[in-house]
Amino acid sequence: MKRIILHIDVNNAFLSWSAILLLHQGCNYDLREKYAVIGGDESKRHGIVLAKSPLAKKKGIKTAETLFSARKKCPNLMIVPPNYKWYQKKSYQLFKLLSSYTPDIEVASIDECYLDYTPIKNLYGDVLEFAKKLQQEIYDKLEFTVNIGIANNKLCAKMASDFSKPNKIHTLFDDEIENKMYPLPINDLFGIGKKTTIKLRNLNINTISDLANSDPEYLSKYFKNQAFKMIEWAKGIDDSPVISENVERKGISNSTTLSHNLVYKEEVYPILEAISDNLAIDLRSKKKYASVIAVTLKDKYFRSYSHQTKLKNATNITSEIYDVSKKLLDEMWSNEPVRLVGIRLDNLTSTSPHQLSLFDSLEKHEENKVLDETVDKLKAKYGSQVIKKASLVDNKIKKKY
DNA sequence: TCTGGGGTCCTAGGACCC
DNA sequence: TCTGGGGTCCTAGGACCC
Repeated sequence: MKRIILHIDVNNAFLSWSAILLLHQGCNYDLREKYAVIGGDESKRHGIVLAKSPLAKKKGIKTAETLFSARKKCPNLMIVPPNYKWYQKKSYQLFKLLSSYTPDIEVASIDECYLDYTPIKNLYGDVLEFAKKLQQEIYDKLEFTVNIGIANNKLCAKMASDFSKPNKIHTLFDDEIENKMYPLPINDLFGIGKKTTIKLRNLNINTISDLANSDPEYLSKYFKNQAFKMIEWAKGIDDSPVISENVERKGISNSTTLSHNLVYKEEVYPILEAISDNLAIDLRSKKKYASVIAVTLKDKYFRSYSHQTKLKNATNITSEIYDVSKKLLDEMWSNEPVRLVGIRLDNLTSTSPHQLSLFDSLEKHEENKVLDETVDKLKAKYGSQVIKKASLVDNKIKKKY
């Protein structure tokens, strides 16, 4: 039996949500009707487009391009800073509303999710009618529009919700794939990014149809195992299930682009410490432990470097994470100025099998644990500024060059 | 004042073991 | 003196997504 899957995607999420907040605050215009983008702070080198209005899109402005370049395309562009707390709130409201219809919802990101309609279609009837009602209800109650894609699997639902925007509903059932999906350019296919597009075009594979009809053996010469998957995607084949339960995070990370490049590794230490603390607090709040720690740097040419190590004992203690990060940094330090510093924690587990042989280090471990618990309690009591910690540290570092 | 931040998955190569 | 090969774990880096 064929499944029926919906993909629900908020139109211009950050921009719509900021527009709503502004209206609530008494603003006399709707950001969605202006030449406007949500963008980061350029003085902190966070200056990229996070979301754009339809008019800004018409000017050729793209998500993730620099504000510098966006402004060139549209000199009167309004640039509004993001408000992540508000976005979290709107996101939560959306998923809560959807949950009133079914628990079979997979949250894919802050502004999109999949909904398995198969088990509830006898309850709510024709899926297209259901989608229309849902779209209207979201607008009435939450004040923003969504696109809905309807298909027999997640991949096609996702492709369908992307067809034309905003406030649209599209279907891409199995028997529509050849008509609706095959003619699209190869870079429209989910999973095919910039690099792969270039390689495929070089092989004269330009449309999804071209890819769907290519010879797997031939293609695997260029893309290895990835080739077989790409061809399946192009054919609109996908049997991955809608996973509703809160999937366990595989890892967590925190990174910050510095307001100016750092030249000495001693300047990087306090940033690493702040990031370690952010991450450790996050781990502890989730009652998790990490056993892989990775430090990432980005240089002035935007090249990334990383070093990682696996711990004998998983940890969520700030000082332990910091000590390891510091070692990794020392190890990879090459006297090149860095623009970004980040830490990623992987192999998360729910238990820490602490089997230390030396009593003194075990004592040290217990000491640190007590220290962290105390700090956590204080922060819970007095409110925390932890999110901004790394950038606060960054701001304190005086510009030297 | 040109280029964020948080994720997932994959691959290649080296180490190590049997 | 020639010097296997499979399996698994680990690390570094790349591609992609929102």
